[in-house]
Amino acid sequence: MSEKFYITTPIYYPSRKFTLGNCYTTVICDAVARFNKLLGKDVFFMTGTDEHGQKIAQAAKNANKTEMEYLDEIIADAKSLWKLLNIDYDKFIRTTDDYHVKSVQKIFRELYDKGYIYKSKYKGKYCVPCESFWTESQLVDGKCPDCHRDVIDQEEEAYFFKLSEFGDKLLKLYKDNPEFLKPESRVNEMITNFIKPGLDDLCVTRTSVKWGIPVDFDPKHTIYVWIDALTNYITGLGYGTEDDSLYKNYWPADVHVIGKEIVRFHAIIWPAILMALDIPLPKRVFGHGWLLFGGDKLSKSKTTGTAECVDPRILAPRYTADAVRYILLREIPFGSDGNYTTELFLNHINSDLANNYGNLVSRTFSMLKKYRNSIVPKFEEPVEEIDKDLFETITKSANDAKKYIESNFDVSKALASIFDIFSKANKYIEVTEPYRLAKDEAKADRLDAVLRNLLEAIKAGTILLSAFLPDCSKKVLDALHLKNVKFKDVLNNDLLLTGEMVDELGILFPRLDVQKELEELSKIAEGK
RNA sequence: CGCGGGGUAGAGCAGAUGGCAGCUCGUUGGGCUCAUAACCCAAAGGUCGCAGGUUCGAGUCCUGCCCCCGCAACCA
Repeated sequence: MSEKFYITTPIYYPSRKFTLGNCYTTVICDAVARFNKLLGKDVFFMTGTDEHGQKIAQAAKNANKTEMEYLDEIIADAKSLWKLLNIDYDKFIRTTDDYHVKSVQKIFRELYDKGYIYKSKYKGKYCVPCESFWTESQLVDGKCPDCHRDVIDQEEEAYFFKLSEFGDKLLKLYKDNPEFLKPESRVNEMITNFIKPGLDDLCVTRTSVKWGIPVDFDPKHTIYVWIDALTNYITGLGYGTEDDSLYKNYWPADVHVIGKEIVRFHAIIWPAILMALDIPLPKRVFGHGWLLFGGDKLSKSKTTGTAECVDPRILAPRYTADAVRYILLREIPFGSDGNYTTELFLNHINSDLANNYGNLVSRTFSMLKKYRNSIVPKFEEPVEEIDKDLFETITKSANDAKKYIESNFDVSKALASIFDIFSKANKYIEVTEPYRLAKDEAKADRLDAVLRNLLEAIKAGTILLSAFLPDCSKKVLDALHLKNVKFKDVLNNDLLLTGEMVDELGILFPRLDVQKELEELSKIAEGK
């Protein structure tokens, strides 16, 4: 029985087409999921969409479509985007799925029966013409943000969840499980901002919102975001349905990966709901930073909006999915925000993917072909200092990458560790000078050893890389005739078959003319 | 005094417990030739937001101030 690993993205709100920001969270999850598969775990990776609420109804209306017509289109686009980026999810949940709807009603009922949900009055700012409630913070100059007319104080009947009862339990949760919420600075934020001042009960239904799941025993009430959306993490596994085998197998989740803006919901409301249901809590919640766009630099070369320029649907086909994944995974430091610019993206493709990794593979394969007819030389235990040094780097990098992923989901540092192998291998060539060894028959054995060691470095780094950049790593592993490799194979130097020919391998990442590409992308952004 | 994060080389960032200011990219010079003008080596480049203070010695501790960015309870 292998160890289970259940990881989730948030369910995204499809009130518009997905952006590079959505891709960021999803790609992190995909890489962490793939890395855990590499470690031999039984992984379940779920993503999906939160499809109810006022904004969806409005967006559909604006597009002159029914809600489902509108949603199906966006979700089709989302799924093709995930395919484009090689997102290998096991389950895509939509909150409009009928099993979810039924489970949510069941969960609502259970909470009501247990006394955690009660009926009361919701007070808020109400815009009569728009038939919408707004929060104070949503108001623009004290007026309705949609139609800019005056709002009035209004009450409506609503159901409330007794969130106020869970303050102490949540404090205990954070105290007993320091790993529960990462980065830990968020824990203080939760405590000082929300729990210490005292939690209020949470309004979980609305009568003014129609596009949503009705309370089955009181259908004029629509179940509002919290109980509908957050529960996806268990309903997606079949909780509350006839077949809940996935739920039994995978829950509790090993980690919910989310953006920092929804930490509160996942660290306070969601655990409270689970406690009320008497269900185990997720092991970890990881609130990552944001991908920031922009700044002056981008707008200097472009006067128009930057939306098109950062559209993954354009970038991925043009520069490969791996390149897009790379910039997302590498550039945003753990726990804080990272800046994205197109220039940065292109520069990273050149310096890291083309020059460092791609060129290493290219020059190694080229020498192997030229000097040894592409035949893999035999492996010998390293004797020389420089050889030992290379293998030490490989071992350290592999262990570091594992450590970074497992302790903090730090994909950025994990990738950096992996690239240490490639840097070291490039230096190794410089020091051992295989092209010089090739000119001296007497040094044939040494040349064999050097080439084999380089192949080992490439093999090791590429196996690790396969969790992050699945396409290019597959090309390289295929050329080496390696299949179904696991983390433990990284340090196995008997995996490559001595005497076998490796396949030809083209250029993995062509070097880009950054200026030219920036201009081209500007044209694409400005043109329709 | 609402809470929190941040201001360190041209850019993006590291710098627990105070002790000669580092990394990546870019720039400049040199080397190599297996390779995608790639690779390797070296150099230049910083009043570490501002002003005080503690100390033999402070990005690193204390005080005050300035600037940027999130959150601020039913918006996802």
